[in-house]
Amino acid sequence: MPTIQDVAKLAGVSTATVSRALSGSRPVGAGVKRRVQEAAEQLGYRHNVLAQALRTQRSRTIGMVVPQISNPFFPLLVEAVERRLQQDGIDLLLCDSHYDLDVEARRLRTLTDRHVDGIIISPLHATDSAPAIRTAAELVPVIQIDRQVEGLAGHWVGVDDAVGFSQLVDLLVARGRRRLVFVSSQLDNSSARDRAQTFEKSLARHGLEPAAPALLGRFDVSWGLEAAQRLVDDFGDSRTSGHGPTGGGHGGYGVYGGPDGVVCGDDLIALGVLRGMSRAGIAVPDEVAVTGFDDIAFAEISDPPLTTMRQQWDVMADECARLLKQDLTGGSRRIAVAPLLQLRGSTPRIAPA
Amino acid sequence: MPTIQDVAKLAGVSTATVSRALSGSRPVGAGVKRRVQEAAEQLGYRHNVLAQALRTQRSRTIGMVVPQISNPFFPLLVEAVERRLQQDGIDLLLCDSHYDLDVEARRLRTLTDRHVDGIIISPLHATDSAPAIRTAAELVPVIQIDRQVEGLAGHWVGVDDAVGFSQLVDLLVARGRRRLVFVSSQLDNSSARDRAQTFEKSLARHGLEPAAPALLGRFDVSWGLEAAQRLVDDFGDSRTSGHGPTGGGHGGYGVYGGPDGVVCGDDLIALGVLRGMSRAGIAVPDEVAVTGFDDIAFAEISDPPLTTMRQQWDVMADECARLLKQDLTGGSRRIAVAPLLQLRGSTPRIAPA
DNA sequence: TTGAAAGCGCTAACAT
DNA sequence: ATGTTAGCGCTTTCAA
Repeated sequence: MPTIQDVAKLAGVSTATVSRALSGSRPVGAGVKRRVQEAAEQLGYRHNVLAQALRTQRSRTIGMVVPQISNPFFPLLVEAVERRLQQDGIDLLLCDSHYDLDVEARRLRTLTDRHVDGIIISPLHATDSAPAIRTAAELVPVIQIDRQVEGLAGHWVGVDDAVGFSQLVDLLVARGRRRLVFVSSQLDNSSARDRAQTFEKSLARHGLEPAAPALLGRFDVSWGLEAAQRLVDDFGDSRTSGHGPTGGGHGGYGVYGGPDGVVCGDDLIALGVLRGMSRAGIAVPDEVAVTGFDDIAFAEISDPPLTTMRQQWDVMADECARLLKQDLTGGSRRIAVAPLLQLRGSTPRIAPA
Repeated sequence: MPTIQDVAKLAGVSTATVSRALSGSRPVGAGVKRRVQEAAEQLGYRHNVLAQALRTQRSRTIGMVVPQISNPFFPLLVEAVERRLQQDGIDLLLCDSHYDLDVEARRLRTLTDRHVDGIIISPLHATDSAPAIRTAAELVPVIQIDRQVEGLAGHWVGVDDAVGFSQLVDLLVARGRRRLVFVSSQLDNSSARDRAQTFEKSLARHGLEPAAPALLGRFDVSWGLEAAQRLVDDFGDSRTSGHGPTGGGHGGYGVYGGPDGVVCGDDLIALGVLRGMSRAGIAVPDEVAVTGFDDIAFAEISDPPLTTMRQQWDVMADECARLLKQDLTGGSRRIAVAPLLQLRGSTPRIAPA
């Protein structure tokens, strides 16, 4: 591997000049510049990023920590961020915390050890993630994305849950639904908390109360399935007896007296609920409407397709990149991006007469 | 940030001794070792990975390039690899080539520029990805994963397509299906090519021919939807008229004379096909059986659930890690991991009488 | 077993 | 505008 020395020798200049000519950090004679470039070209010179990083204390790398990359929500985020950073010639060190606080803390350490220029993290816990993040934030700019920890004067970019969930509740109410229930993950992360709050507040605006206590489990499909089953069981629907793995048939419309609208904390849960209802033979949206959140790819092809809020990943990625380029000392930026309603078949089409 | 010098001073030894004591690269006096460790602890000393990398020419980082992280197949791979590398204290630089050859080549360059210790790549094109990979492979060990380029004496870890698809074909034939068709992506990548070949060979083993020419588009849901529509249209089914967005109802069983088994190149396509068939009112698996490949999370909750082949991500990740630790000079390792059949509702349950 | 010192490849003062 | 030189923080000969 040729070094800057080799280029300098071949071009007949000093290494400093080569550095300047190649990086453009200082003006350099036009002829010299060309000679240097030719020499570099000829030798197949490639910049040693490691040496540069050691010297400048900037690694042109940012670290990203997500709770679980195989949750289809996060790849959408990661993809948008990666694409955006690439535009600035910055690489992405991806870390998966596997929903484990220790792992999360360790990953933050390795990122700061590597002198990344910034960290984008979706903290897995609303309070317990705080210490590790605080420590990291003392060394390098940290942007929280999507989720955030409480009581930390940090920076955050995410979706506007308040806008999102009040729109969904308003929609269901406008379409005549009055018995709404909220199904989400445990309230151990900020997203779940914000969403649960907004749900209740929005209902209150309409003078309504939840039809049942919120069902809180995990952000995944199987929890949605289970929650649907519970709803059906709790409300003593006669059709629940036949919920075999092949689906419980469309026959025999008994009395379903449960909630007529299920607002889910994310699309994974909603897709599970949809499937659970279909297995129990309960018609969506006629008997029960279902809404999701995020608009992952599969929301479009469920049966019926899922009404949900689309997150604007690109906008969030832009905001993260912008923040990381700024001087972030002092204060804490909080950027909430409004999601967009995707009206599909899992909610009733028109208002009742 | 304290450096090794600070630790040396506090412990009253030389930097060399600190280095040895902390890394264990050479024996060090027991008492000295303890003193050094205490000093490091006390100062909150953290290793500067950049400096170490510059000196040792090893970065404890490996790069991974995938065609598109938002395709739910790849996160499963990335997650397994990331988890495995973490065990060895190695970090993952993730790159998304966005199905663009130029981007892929550029990403490979930045990875080699960063002196990663190895690269794991799923090449997006069966032939055109070769030059960039060859260049990278001259500088650093490269393992191809899942997909591979042709005519390159490189290393590869992936799924055993031959085993997988012949098992699927055998299954369908055993269940009485004779009119099979293959739906996949364009044959520009190795996976699609291998799978198409195996499909035809397996049919031939049973003395059969494809019921129709293979439908080749993209590895995504919308292509599956479109392919299903084409199959229905081409075979003049009377029910195709009513395929509105809300699903085409289960009424009116006309004559469906099309293929009775659709073997799909991956789960995304299969889920699209499933949905397309349901919209057209064609019963799965009674009228047409559908199989997928990969076993992504959503395969379990489609309606009906998808019969598919489960990939053993962890095994593949292990193999990659193992290969990267070996001396790979000379020869080319090719490791095919057999997938596991997941029998679900999209294929008929029992053999015909 | 330990220390002194060179140097990985680069950039940024500080000269000229 | 260009060159000289001193490191960034670490590891590793080489010598003791």
